[in-house]
Amino acid sequence: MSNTVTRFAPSPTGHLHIGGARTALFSWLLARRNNGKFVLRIEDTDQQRSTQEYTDAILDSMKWLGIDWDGELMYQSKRFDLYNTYIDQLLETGHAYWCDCTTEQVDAMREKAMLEKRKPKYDGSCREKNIGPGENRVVRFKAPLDGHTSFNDMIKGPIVVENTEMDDMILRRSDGTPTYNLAVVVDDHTMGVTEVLRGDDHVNNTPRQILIYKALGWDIPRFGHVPMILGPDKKKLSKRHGALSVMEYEKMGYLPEAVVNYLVRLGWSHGDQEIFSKEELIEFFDTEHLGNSPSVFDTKKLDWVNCEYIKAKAPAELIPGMRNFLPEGAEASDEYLEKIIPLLQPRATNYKEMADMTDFFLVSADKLEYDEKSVAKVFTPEALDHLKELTARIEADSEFTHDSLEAVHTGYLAEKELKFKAIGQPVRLAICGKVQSPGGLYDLMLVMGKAETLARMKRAATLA
RNA sequence: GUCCCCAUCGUCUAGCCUGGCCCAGGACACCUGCCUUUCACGCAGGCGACAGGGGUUCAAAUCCCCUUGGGGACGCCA
Repeated sequence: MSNTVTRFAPSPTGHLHIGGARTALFSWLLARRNNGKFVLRIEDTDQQRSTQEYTDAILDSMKWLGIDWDGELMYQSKRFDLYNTYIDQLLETGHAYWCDCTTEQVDAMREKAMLEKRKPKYDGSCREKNIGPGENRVVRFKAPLDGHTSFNDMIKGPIVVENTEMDDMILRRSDGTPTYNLAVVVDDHTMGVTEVLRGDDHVNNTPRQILIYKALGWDIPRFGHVPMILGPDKKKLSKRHGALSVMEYEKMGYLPEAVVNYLVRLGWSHGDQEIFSKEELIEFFDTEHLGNSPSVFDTKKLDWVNCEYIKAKAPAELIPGMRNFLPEGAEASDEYLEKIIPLLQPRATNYKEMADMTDFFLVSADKLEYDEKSVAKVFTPEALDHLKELTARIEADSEFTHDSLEAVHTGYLAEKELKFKAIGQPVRLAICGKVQSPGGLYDLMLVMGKAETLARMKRAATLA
């Protein structure tokens, strides 16, 4: 076990979205790759917006993706005492001060700054007031007024920010609760986090947090900021672009491995390789090959990756996933599904499609629905004659194998001097109820079995 | 507005750090053909990019500068 410790720190104010899932994946991979620890922390200091339901949903999504974490799940809401200890320490060492400015006053300062074409900041008017605690007062960090703060981003390289760009951020709200920046620093330090991998939207927070680390006299971890995921219009991915949460992809019938593969490959590369097993991901992952520009989420490619996984799986492995999408009360034994699935694998994009393509297999001959238009068009008198004759010959075929069925059909065709076209559609329609279905004719028959095949063909003959 | 970040095919990307092997490679998508009993799979091929402009250099996708474009952040949210 190395000393690498990474973390993922979602705030339970919504479902786990694909952007968050990807950063979680990167952090997890970095830890696993280095034989280190990956810890999970729930950032619920905003007690108004955080809910246990979302925490549970996030955890479910993590588990679905196969991202496991080490040690106890941590809740920031249970550590307020700890945060307050350090805020007090900052107060005592002169790195923080009490402030009684009202929200209105601060807003006015910001507006004024904007008008003067400066960055909107708190102007530090309470810095030297030396007021103590009191009703409606907050604790602010006393940021340095000169110099600069820099760090070497694992993804973006060196980043330097002038200290004058940062204002005196609030550490403790007037209701006594700690704010994000303070809590994050205390947590990452006390949890022994060595590399912080997080979303790009936190780059601006990093110098502020570094300032807190320094004020507390703590070692500073390495930081890496993962670029955003964009929608097709190159805007930050949002609900109007469609599915956002990991859960939705589960509901659409994607395989978790495929989602993981696609997400990791979005923004990270290992030469030309596209498909990675979990083991390969862990073996190859590195921060050097994380891209530093935002990437557009491409559903088409996700679909392709998902197809690759479906094709690569043993049929039996797909049964449980597919069952979730089978209609209520559908009767299908594992044995039957295992025979059907190979026909679906080269054709289906996801579990849902697999289930949809299976419909005609799961009803008995007398309940099979026939597509009316196709019946009218395909079941001509000649076609029905062929069907009846074929039915008799199949019935007489004691072998009922792919080869024997082929012999039956081609033999009949040769006798009558017909092309396959003459029987292709009629037979398919007879046994599937539609002219388009997955699988070759003989494969279809073999999957259904002789009795069912004959029953369907006989019923079809009575239709027109 | 201010600050930070980013910029290779439509999209994901390799290459960039350690210039020449790159008139730029792979994948998705798209198009064409082959295979074929539907639909697919598969196979073969095609289309298609170094944002623009200056430098540095014998040589630049690779290094430097500017412009343009895009994104993010500026909260008693995280």
